[in-house]
Amino acid sequence: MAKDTAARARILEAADELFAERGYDGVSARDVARAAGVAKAAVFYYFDGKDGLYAAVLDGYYRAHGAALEAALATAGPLDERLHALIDGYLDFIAANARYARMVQRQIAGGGGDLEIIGENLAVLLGGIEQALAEVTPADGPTAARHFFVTLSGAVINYFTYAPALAGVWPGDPLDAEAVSERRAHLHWLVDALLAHLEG
Amino acid sequence: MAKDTAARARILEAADELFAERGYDGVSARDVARAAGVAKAAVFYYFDGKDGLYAAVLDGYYRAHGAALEAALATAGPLDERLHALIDGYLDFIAANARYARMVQRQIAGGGGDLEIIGENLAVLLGGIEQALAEVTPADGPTAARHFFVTLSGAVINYFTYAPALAGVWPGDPLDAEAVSERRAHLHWLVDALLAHLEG
DNA sequence: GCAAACTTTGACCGAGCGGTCAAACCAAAA
DNA sequence: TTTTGGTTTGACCGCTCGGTCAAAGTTTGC
Repeated sequence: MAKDTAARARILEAADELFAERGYDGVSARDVARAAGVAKAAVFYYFDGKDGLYAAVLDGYYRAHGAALEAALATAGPLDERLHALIDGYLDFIAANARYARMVQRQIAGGGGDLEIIGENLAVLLGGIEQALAEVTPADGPTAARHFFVTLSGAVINYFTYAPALAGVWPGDPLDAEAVSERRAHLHWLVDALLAHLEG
Repeated sequence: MAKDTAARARILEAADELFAERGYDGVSARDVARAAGVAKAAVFYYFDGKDGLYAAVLDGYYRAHGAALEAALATAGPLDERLHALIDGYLDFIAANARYARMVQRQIAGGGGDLEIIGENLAVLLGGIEQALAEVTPADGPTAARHFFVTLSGAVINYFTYAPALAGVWPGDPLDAEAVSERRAHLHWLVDALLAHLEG
């Protein structure tokens, strides 16, 4: 069972692209095999069925996301800079992995069984924000850190998931570098506004 | 073609519940027929195939959402109150139509063709916020109204779509009345923080 | 050079899918 | 009573799905 042939990698890459584009149900094992240039049976040889293949793709993203987050959390400095770094880490990761936002959002909205792995992932992010905000927010109530977590992560990821639907009303392409940079500025402004109001 | 028999309504209700729970691909015409207590052919007699049925369910929600939004936009008074009313309208609507958040989020993340109807819907919401914020935000840049639209609507809807995944780390059920009320307070606090920073 | 282990394949399977259709059903008009 | 028009149904069609399997091809160790 030497599972690291080039074929396996090609299958995984093809599955990544197709699943991100059309979703779990929109892709058949035949589609993946065709895109990867192998026979359909090879998909089942290297992965534990279509489910296993999908899980492998998701796992790759969650791993990468976790690493990006860890790097962002390692930042030192004053609170606002640490929060900016956290936001930037998330934003850059999603911008660099355009498929990720759609995949994870679909996964969350889908509610399909695999909620635990998502829960773990969210828990890490939440832990990061809670740790960063501990000095300025109460443990409970409307300004508890967990509310800021939902608000801020939504502010980051929704920009990317809404982008295709916003194409008509947004000036220019919401996903080009300039627009993303403007979004980053908005998020930094947002963090500053929240911190100011927390202290005031 | 008297299309308003009770059978039609039962089919639509069953489809609503099933689609919200399992998504478009997770539901077959047979499932809907069984749940509605009719023969499968009746589904095709009353609706234009599975696509038409799904579109009819979505359309009902978008109509209801539009009405709720219009009511909220009719509020008069100072800016902060109008924004609170806008937030409350969205929040109450989603809380009262628990299935809606998941459906629309799935629809947006799915990217399946029907982006136009979503785009229209978002455009109305965006118009509402732009109109409300026109006096305090510039036409462009990181504090343009459209950025607040993405941020605020994400802050509202993501709370509900994340809820199932957050069950483990959230104290209590994020969807019970008390928790939703706390979320409402957070959103009002958020609006106040943004307005304060915009003026400061 | 040969055999053992790994890899790749095309043919095949049962099941479920969306959709169609002609026939049966049933109320009300004639 | 008969006819008529909307309603409801079960049987059926072609197709694609996820998954399996034995055989053929290919590498590797001796």
